[in-house]
Amino acid sequence: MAMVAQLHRESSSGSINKHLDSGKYVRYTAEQVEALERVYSECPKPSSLRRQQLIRGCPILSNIEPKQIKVWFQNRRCREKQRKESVRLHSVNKKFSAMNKLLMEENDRLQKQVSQLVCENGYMRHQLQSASATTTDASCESAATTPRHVLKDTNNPAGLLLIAEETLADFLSKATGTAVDWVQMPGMKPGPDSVGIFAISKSCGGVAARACGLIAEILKDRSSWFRDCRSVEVFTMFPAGNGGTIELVYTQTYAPTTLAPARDFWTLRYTTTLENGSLVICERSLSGTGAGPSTVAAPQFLRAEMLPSGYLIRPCEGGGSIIHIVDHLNLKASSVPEVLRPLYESPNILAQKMTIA
DNA sequence: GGTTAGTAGCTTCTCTTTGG
DNA sequence: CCAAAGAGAAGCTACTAACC
Repeated sequence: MAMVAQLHRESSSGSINKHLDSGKYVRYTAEQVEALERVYSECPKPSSLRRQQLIRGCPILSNIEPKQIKVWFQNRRCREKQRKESVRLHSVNKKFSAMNKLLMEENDRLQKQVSQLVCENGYMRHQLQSASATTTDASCESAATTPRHVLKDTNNPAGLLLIAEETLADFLSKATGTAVDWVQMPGMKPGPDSVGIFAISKSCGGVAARACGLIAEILKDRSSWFRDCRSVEVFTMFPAGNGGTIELVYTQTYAPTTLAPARDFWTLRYTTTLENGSLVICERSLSGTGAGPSTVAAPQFLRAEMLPSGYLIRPCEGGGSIIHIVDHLNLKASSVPEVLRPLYESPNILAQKMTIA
């Protein structure tokens, strides 16, 4: 091996390799490689004739066997192919690395978001638990002195719970034990998603459970509950001349998290009652946010002001339930199912708002 | 169909370089 | 100094195309 290395050093210094036969392994000199590279750059696949011409025409290659020349070109093509593949893979690798970096960043961002939401959730649970305990104690000690409207603060989970409990108790006291078919409200579109649909469960045995579940669901999923809340105020109203009325309605939605007013719009609403008792409501939305009279700040939207009798709960196809909240819509008590008359006879009547839990 | 030359792909062997 | 890795020359096998 030492001898071969010495031979290589000799040939590297410029002398012609005269000892091909004395060692199996040889290294071609820089000059030889340069000559071969020149030919390769012009023709990577020289014919047998071209290779023979190369040996004859280039003295520094004359001591190399034709077979060796052939092998050199063969290996040279193989090396180039490997280098190109290596470059290609390197490029692909760079692209994937960049993509991976982006995905890692996105993952990191989402992880932080999850952590924040978990933290918020824990905080709200804690608030809810502590507020419930406070409410329970307070209701025993100071129910006579604390006004109900203070306890029923919708911004307070305890107040929300109180509203839900009252709603449930009131609803069950009126609905339990009565079996009626699902009834569609006159003048309203059918279907579980239609605002204003008025119905009550036929299978009363499960009403309590479903109602309890729904209220729990509302309390649990407070943000989505609030997201669907909106304040509706009749800004002005005048008679339409045929017994109906035209109202200018101001609607304001609320940001689920902050409960700050998020979006407002104006609507013209025409309402009339036909002779057969059907209620006709036509609405026309005015152009977007800020249209209509100079925008006025809506009064704070307090669901606590809605009386318990204003809630109606029913299960929804495919799971969940629908809750209807009472609004001011007076109908003749005789035109509604008997089970619901107590609700209708209340000054606070029927469904303008719903949410699905 | 058999022979020959050439090629691709893979492996082996040897030398050189590099890092501890 | 030495082991490991890299680079290059050569060997081997399978396959294809041209030729007789």
